[in-house]
Amino acid sequence: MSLRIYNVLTQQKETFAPIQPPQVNFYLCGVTVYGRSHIGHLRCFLSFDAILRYFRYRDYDVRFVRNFTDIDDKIIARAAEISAGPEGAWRQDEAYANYDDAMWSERLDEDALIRERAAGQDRHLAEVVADYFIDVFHNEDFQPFDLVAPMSEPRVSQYIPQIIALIEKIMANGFAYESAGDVYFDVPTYHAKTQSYGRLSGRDVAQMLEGARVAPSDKKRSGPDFVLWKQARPGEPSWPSPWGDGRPGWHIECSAMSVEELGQPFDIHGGGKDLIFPHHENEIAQSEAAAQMPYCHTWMHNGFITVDGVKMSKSLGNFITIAEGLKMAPPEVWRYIVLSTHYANPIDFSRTREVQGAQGTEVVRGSIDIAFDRLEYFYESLQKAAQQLAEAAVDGSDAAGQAPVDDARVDAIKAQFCAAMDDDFNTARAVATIGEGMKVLNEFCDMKAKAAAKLPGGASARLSTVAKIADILREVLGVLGLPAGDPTAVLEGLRDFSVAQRGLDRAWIEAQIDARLAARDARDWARSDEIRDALLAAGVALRDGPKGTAWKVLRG
RNA sequence: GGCGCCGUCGCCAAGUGGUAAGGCAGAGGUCUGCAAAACCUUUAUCACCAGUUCGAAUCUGGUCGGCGCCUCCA
Repeated sequence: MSLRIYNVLTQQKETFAPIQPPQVNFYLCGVTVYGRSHIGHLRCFLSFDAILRYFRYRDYDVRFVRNFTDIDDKIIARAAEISAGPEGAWRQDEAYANYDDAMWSERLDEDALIRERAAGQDRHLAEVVADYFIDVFHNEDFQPFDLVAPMSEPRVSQYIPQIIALIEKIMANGFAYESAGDVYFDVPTYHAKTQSYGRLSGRDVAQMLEGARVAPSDKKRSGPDFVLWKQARPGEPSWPSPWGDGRPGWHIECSAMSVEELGQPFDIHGGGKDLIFPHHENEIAQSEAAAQMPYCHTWMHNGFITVDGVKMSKSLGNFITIAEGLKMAPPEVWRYIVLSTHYANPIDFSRTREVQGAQGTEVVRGSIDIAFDRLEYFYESLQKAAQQLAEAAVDGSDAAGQAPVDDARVDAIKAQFCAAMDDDFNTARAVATIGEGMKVLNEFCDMKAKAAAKLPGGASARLSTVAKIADILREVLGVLGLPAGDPTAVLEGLRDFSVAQRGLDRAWIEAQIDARLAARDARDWARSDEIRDALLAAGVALRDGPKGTAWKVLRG
């Protein structure tokens, strides 16, 4: 089976062929560090995380680079706002129209922390802002998610010499011009020579030129031209260059960092759909104009998270930060939600849509509850298998050496998982495959002794089959980045989360269960049911098993 | 206005030419002192219209509805 990937550049699925197998050079656009990340960023990184893990699983040598954009207008703007302080006029800005008290409080606390950190440092406040949010990215927002670590995480501020060299090269090739301290990429000239501008985003340069109106005061020669180097304005961070003090334009940094880290051309470039134009289109133009060779073979773009069908954005105030998201659900639940949809499709959280028959319930919660249930199902199944295997080893009827039952469904698990992932990383199908596998696992776990005795190989073949299925399932879960270790630990984690969320007390729950067990021993069914109903009312469901009583917190 | 995407069972979501994966919810059953666990069975012709084809949810044209990018954006 070969791996097929939808390439945005060619608008079709292509069989993936690395430039230098088994190496896969992969560049993912990271974040601009001017604020907290939201679940849209999370979606992007979790989607690509599963993709990277699958490459590794297929024995590719993945060289993964994810950058930080730490020089940018928004960072500078944020620094200016922090300097102006809480009383500044910036608070009347339209962008903050949707801020409520909680958001303001959080925002101003953050500003205070940054101001504190900046004190005594002889650096531009914008640099401190960037540093601060890089720390938050690593140590808070994404720390709980167990993302595959990049080989490197280049920052624009550390690549100024390479950026300047790249711009010089583009100018030397005649595709950029200086204009009053700025340097612009010359789109019409470039396109006239290469016919390649607009290939990624499906844009037509002639039309762009027609529609463009270049104001006389504009430093640009034509509308589609974009800035490679911006002249410094007073009070902004800047670096010396052949064109005077200034800073890089928005797109050039990714061109410089990706090629510096991965070489040109490299295999795959990823990012959000909103980056296709102009960011990625311009990256291609710059890099190819400089090196006169292809920039990147395959372009992959993830879909958005939308709320009520509309893209989350700061200006609409409809975004959910990762910090908020983690109050709603633990990391593996978010990962499950992300994996349940193909990476290129949108994930919609509508607040108004009907959910499970209950009008007005938020789908955010509905999605979380379903993901919770499925994860519990997965890990309860694995836990059951692990317990059976552990007990068998203890009582000496170990199945070691016994061949697992030859069941086509068992072999199908991994094959179907790989087929799904091979088909443009279809994690939704891959997750469905895992669900099917869990079904087969449960079937063998719950098999009656009489039925097990009839298996080819006898009763001990049942256990060896359980072991085999569980191994396969843990393996494929790990490929998606879902927990592959001790299932009990996962379940405890999920339960602790729910207990805390419901404001319950573990000790009380356990005491109730003990009391009920005593009643059951006395065959006092009425008392037993009374306790069970009381727990149920509190949101705790019980499940009696041969080894005692298990409990779980109900969702919703 | 330009470019592009989407519309699949009550809800979520796969499926890009061969006759609709999976999950949730619903119904029935096995098991169980009871139990919302587990397992089994069961529930759609794919927004609409017209074409291409032996055959289309899948291709073409059109209609309606939703969205994205074109300014910063994962």
